[in-house]
Amino acid sequence: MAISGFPEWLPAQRIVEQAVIDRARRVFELYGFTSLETRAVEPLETLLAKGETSKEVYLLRRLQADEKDTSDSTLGLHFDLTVPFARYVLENSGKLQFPFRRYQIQKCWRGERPQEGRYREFYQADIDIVDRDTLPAHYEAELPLIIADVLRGLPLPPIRMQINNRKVLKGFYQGLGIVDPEAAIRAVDKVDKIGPAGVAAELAQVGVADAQAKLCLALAEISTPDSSFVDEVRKLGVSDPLLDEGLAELATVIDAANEHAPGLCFAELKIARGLDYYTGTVYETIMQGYERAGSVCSGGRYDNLATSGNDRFPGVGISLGITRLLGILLGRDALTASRSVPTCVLVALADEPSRGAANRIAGALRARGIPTEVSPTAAKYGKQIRYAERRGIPFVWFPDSSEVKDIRSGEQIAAAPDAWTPPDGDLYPTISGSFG
RNA sequence: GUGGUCGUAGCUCAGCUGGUAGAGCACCGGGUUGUGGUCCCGGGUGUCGCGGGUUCAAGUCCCGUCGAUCACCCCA
Repeated sequence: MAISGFPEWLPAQRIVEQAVIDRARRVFELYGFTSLETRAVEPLETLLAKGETSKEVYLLRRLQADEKDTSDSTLGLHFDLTVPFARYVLENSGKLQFPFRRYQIQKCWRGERPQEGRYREFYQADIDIVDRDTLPAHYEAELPLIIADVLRGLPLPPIRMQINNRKVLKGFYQGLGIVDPEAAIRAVDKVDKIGPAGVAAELAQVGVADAQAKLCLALAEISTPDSSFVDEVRKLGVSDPLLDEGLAELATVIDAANEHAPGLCFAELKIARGLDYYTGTVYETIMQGYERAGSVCSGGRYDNLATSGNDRFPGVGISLGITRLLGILLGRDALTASRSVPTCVLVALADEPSRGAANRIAGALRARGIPTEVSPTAAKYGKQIRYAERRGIPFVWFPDSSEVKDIRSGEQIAAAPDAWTPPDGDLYPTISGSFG
């Protein structure tokens, strides 16, 4: 019985998931990020500390706990990896070296209503860089490139990273004299869904005058592949120190991104991000052709998340929504694995007494890193081949004749267990994508 | 969490105004004491999501519930 929002994949789908996780891990480490795992639970107050009151946090409670026992009710499952990480940094700040680069690939939980690409239990692959006191801006340009590297190695639709800076929005709104910039940001963020007229209506509700709303929408419409957005913003005639700061930061990020990965990043001044701990750069990533499914990778800069007394650890992070990505693509058969098992070779069995010999062959292959299993029964060879075919196992080994057959092509050749090697692409399952 | 749509075999679906379930593909067995995919023959493999109600009778109507999905909310 399925439980809403808690997805369970089939074997072939899990192979795709693992391939994505492996790719993320490999690339993260290639960029020098160290792996970390934090506990699944945090004190509720930690989870809610940064104004995350709207988060549907799952609480942890013992079955035997009586009504009055509130000792465990203060624990909740984490809804992202950034908040636990910030806590971890504070707790271990004396033992960590800064700037600290870590990646974390773990499940997160949110008690929201599930939909395609939205789950209650899901994987996030998160990278963050934190430093003590101050954090250089170049990290904000580095992160999108790392994510792009991860995604480039996977058979995915073309991606588009949309970048903005909260200071641009906040400064612009301040400069306009808008009373509640946060509410205005939330309204403008919906422009793709409800259109300019809808946003104007929402802005009116939070006390934004028509003339101001017009400018807000004009700002939201700005979208450039380079730093030319700066001039476009200036033309709107709003001035504010925070706005200037934001524009400069965003231009730096976009220029750096263009230098290393042209065509990937766009300055998209309408995006805002919901999580309110972001203070500067914010990222959002869409897959072209799947825009409706939302962002599969987002994050941003936070300056106040890890702070305690005089200790400040500003950071920037970005998080790949693995489960969302898979939910979208697996659900449409746009991502498939070449086989549903890791097995590369099935050793056929002529009769039960020769199982020992078959096991030795399998052992010799495994010793050289070739995933191998021995046929479950000494059924007719046709059936044993079919066993392999159903699972996508590419090779069947016949001990009698000491031959190995590629059952896709039908080619069968003499082979020795301590010498034969499959082609590189066949050793492990591979994943491939198909999308319009 | 609020509201809408949907839920029949492994998959895609049919089943009219209620009369105890069907097709294609897939799958299984045989033709072929032994190397599959073609072909031929044979097989329906099902708690019609689940629970209750109305009725002589429910896949079909009503209520609830679970699940999927969409919108809101929020977001990976």
